[in-house]
Amino acid sequence: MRVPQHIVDLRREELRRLIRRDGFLPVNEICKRLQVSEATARRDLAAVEANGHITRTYGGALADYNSAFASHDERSGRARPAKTRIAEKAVAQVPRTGTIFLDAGTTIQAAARALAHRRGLTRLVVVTNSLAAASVLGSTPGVELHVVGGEFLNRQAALMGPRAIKALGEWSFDAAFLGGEGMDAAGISNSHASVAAFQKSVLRHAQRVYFCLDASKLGKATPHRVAAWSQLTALISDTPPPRLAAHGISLPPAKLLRA
Amino acid sequence: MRVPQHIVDLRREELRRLIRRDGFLPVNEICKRLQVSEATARRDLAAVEANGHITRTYGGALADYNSAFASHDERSGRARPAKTRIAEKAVAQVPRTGTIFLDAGTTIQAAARALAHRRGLTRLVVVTNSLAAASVLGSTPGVELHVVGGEFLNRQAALMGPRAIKALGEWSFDAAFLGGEGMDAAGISNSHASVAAFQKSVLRHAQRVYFCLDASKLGKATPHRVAAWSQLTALISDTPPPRLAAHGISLPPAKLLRA
DNA sequence: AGTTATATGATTGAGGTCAATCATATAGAT
DNA sequence: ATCTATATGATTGACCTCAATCATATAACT
Repeated sequence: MRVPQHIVDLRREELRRLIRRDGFLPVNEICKRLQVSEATARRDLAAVEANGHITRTYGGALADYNSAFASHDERSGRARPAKTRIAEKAVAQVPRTGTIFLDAGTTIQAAARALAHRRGLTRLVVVTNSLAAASVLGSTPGVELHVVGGEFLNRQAALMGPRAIKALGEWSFDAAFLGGEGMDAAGISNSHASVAAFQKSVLRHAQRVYFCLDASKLGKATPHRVAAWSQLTALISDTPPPRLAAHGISLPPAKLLRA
Repeated sequence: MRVPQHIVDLRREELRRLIRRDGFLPVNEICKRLQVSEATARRDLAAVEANGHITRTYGGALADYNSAFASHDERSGRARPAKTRIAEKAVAQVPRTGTIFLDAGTTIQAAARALAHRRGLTRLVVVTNSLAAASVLGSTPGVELHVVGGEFLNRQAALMGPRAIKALGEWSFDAAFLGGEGMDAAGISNSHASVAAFQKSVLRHAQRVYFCLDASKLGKATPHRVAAWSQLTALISDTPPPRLAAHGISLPPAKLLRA
């Protein structure tokens, strides 16, 4: 018995939202909530997982944003994705002590996860506007965690806005680690105005600035400029210099940390 | 082959920490991380779950703090615990529009969960210092969510400290919903000085003040005073008036919302 | 109106998870 | 030194989850 495609899409969107809200849902609960059979629930889960945002577990599904647990690829022992390699490279730049800033975004969340696994931290102060990064680092020994307040933006799972920018004014960072949505000859950019405004503010308070972007962001010129290349201490990326050069990005070797 | 009891305890503490940090761990991953058999991992999970802080799922375990999913008792369809009833009573006091504050703590987290399920909210502004409450409410339609920044305190999973108190200064709340660790004839108290300081500050910015405490907090006089009974709009509790009276707490009917 | 595509629920067998049970080795108690 | 308690890993059978397959009904297409 076929159901209209737009009804299927709405149901799957509702599924994604339920998992996102509740953190974890078992399959039988999904059947109840969506009034579908187990077989349909499983197919819907497969479809939603393929689009990202949830992780399948045995018997249910987990909200990605609420979980630091490794993705399916990572669990399967496949080659670590670019984000994980970039994250590890970023964490290698983190001082054992001092004050750092962590941005929102999935690459920085991977960095938070890597940092949480690190041994030997001694009184590292971490400041973030990402709830996901905060969740991961909240119980890490040697880390004193601060969150800048602000308005919660759902899509980024981060705190932004004028209050967040104002809160930054109280800080000075030894190093800041940020993400972006695009990089081209002009520099780093983002698609959301208040994200870009916030990131620009972070740059003003940081001694060293690292941007972490994978190859998928290359050549994208999203509308809001965040940083020119001269403003970065280094770009941490999986993209080789020739490909960067093809997009007009020419960085001295010390300014590109290859992951 | 028996292992010293203190080694068992350390292993279980490590298990709790791993789950808390990663959000979700499957049993086979626990076996790898702790170097134990599946049978031991399952026994350890049972023990840690019994102490609270994690929720068993099929094939693994979930960090409670990262999950809004119902507890085992709730999933089992048993009588809803006091916390859930108190949470629902608290949510009934929430206006459809306006600005409210939500505290940290498990009862308020239950209220956040209940609020997330509510229909018909229209531009309710929610301000919180709890990462757990923020996670739950982040994608609720009709809710504009703000987090007050501050230093993250792990045990409470909340943001506290002078920066948090300062951030509160920018707000005025129609209603505030808070928890406590003790209630006696003198009022509401807490065991942690910075939590109490923060809560007192919240009271100064709120029109109506609701405290949500279950019977287990009755008679406990934890060291830091938060509020006298006169400062409350109402106490939301499962405790009947005679038991409150036995501890010197005498509230007019309008000041006690029984759950 | 007729044809094709596909979403659905039911069924099935394979595979995974689970707690109980047991033998063993060692911690803990005497 | 001896005895008791219990944590451990292996095993087992029950139970649960899973994807594939199929028949059906309807959406989508012509």
